[in-house]
Amino acid sequence: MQLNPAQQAAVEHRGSPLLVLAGAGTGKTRVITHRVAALMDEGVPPWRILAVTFTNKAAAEMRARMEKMCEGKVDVSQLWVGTFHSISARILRRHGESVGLSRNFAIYDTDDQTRLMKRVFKELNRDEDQVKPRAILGHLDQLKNRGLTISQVEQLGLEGFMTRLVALLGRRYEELLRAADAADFGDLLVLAVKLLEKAGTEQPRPGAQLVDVDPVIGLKRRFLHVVVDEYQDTNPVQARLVELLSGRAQLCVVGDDDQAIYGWRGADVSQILGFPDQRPGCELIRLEQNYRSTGHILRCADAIIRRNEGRLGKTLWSELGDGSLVTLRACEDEREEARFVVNEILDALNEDIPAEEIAVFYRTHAQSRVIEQQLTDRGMRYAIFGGLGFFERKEIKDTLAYLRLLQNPNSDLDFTRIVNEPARGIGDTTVGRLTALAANRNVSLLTIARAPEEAGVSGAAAKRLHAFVAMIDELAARLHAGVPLGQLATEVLERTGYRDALVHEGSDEAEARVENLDEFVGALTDFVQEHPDQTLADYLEQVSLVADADGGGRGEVRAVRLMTIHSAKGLEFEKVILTGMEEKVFPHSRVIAGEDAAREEGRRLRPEERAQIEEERRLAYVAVTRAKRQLVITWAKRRRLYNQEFIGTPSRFVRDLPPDSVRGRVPGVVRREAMAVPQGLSLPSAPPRAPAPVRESSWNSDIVYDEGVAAPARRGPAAVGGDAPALYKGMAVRHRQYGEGTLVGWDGTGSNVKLAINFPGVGVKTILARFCEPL
DNA sequence: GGTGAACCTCTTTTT
DNA sequence: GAGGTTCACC
Repeated sequence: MQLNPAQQAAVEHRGSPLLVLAGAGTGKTRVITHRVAALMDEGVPPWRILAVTFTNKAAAEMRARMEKMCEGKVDVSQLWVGTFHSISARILRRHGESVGLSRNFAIYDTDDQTRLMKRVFKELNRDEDQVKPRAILGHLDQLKNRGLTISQVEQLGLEGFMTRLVALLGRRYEELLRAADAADFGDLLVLAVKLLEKAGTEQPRPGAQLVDVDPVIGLKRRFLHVVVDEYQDTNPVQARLVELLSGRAQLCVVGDDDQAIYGWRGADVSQILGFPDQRPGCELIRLEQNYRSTGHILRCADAIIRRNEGRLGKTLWSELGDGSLVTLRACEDEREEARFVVNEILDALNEDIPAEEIAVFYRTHAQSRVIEQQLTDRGMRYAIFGGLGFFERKEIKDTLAYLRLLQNPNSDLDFTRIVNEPARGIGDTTVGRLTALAANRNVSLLTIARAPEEAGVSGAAAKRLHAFVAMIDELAARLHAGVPLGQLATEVLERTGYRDALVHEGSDEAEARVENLDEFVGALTDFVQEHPDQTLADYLEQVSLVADADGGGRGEVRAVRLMTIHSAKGLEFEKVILTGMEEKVFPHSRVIAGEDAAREEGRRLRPEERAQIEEERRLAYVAVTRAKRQLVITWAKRRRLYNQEFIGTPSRFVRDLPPDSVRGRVPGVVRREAMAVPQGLSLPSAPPRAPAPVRESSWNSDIVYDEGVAAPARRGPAAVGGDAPALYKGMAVRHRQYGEGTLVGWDGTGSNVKLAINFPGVGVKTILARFCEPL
């Protein structure tokens, strides 16, 4: 296929910065690969080209495509292709000494971070009930995303409980990280930036030779071309990193403001919006011809995204024709939804759509369970993207912790993780004593464990510790003797008794874990074979940066894909089934809460609240534009989620769909949001009925549906007449004695429903529903 | 002092 | 439904 004129221009532009605004499905990846290939054709050495992607998956795909394109002509392995994090890690591995990291530093994932922060809480005597360790880490990460250090925040003099707490705990957390020779995800970016910024600031000594020049300076001058994908999702540090690495380079960024979905992670859309203005001579090229989706799908996408304000604006068009209508389906509950999803999958398979071209999307991981269950029941294979990956399983993390500890004796976190795993009689009290002395002397736990008596550990516990240390030393000696990694892992699992402990447990679960361990050893062996020159540190890095386990080729290739919409970014499928399209599921309740609060307080939305809702809308846009030929959208009138029953109203995004492009009636105006209903409240499976007239004095008058879509909550407490009360917080209610009040909650079932009502001047009263009437 | 069983809470999205 | 925490028992 030929490139279209806009794509061609983006491939060929040289000389000044370039922004490619690429709508969904407009051939963005093609442009990037062609551009890089063209550069190499022109004689730019591959090692002087840097391509940054957002996910490892995208990086791998790009590399693969490039290899295919340049077969034999150029050594593609010389290209720098990777995510921001992997590129930073690579730089720090080589030059990280000056920012306090050795060659073998560890990368801590979210789980490691939490464990470390919990330790800080304990050490500084902080109560986890007031502020959660994760919350502190969240704030800390936001700082890092913006490129701020704790000292800078303190200098800003931002007073406030949270700021002070973050500073206090964060500082100690960082100290412990450095002491353990480790970096978290945020550090990778921040430290790489710090390293690059520092380089070249010191005046060269008189008479310095070329060999004395800081190699990091070379890195800043190295690249002649830098291409950044998904630029709309970069945060300020990432943008800074790009800046620093393209000192000499021509910079080309590619992205789509309508697909910015990582604001919550510190990404800043204004960076792509403002890109041309900040760079003189910057060229802007729009890609608007969509090659992916058929007309009805595109129209649905446009109907959703056009309601956002503050976008650069693009109109996608396609030559693929209208295609089939988008299916919209109202389901009774999440189980029926799951059954429907499976039937849709079967239909697609019968139409000879390959399984891996069928995807099921949901807003949150929690929604996947019901669908997985249904797929399993019907004997269908599926592959989950994201979520708890292979490398996040306990047994794998434990094994990795052993390996990391062998590699890096300072890694206290790994020490505490496995010192009593499997149980070997070294409990909390003992570890507590070690930790106290270790903190006091500022040495590692393993060091203290060598002489536990000094920490006040005696008798049996001390003996066990000696044995443990001896075992670790032995294994570490094996590592340094150059035993192949697969072999080393096997020895670790044998020698530590980890494997035996699982085997003896005998449960199905334990058996599965043993299988996972075998698989892990196998993967490690494969890795060594494929990359004979790489070390354990290299392997560990790869593992910690690859979030999902799809790269392992572990069988599930020909399977239906299940994933959150976030992980669907950048992918495309013949058939997409978008589930859970209800208010409070999608858009997520956390976001709607802002709207509710604003309504209650009678004020307009704050900018950040509005921004969150617009981000959800962009997420919906991303979901819809993943579909090539078939799109199915489902919502459930009832849903059990988080062990709670919800009544569902169709998502606003569903209501925005153009009726002419949809099979199945698009729900009409819904003026009240979905709400949680206490378990046990009987909910209807009544056939669709004509909607109740608006503002009729009946409990559900606030929900109006078009004919053809069943209204939820038709039946309810018998006492209130034929029609059911659709209860919602904030609802106006009258009581004979207390007068008018607002509903704040309810409890009970049937005719025993009790309402909690707030009466002005009286306070909250609990009253049986039948003594109240809706207003 | 350590271990296991019963109870409790908390649920967005990812490198 | 999973993870953590508390408690009672070895």
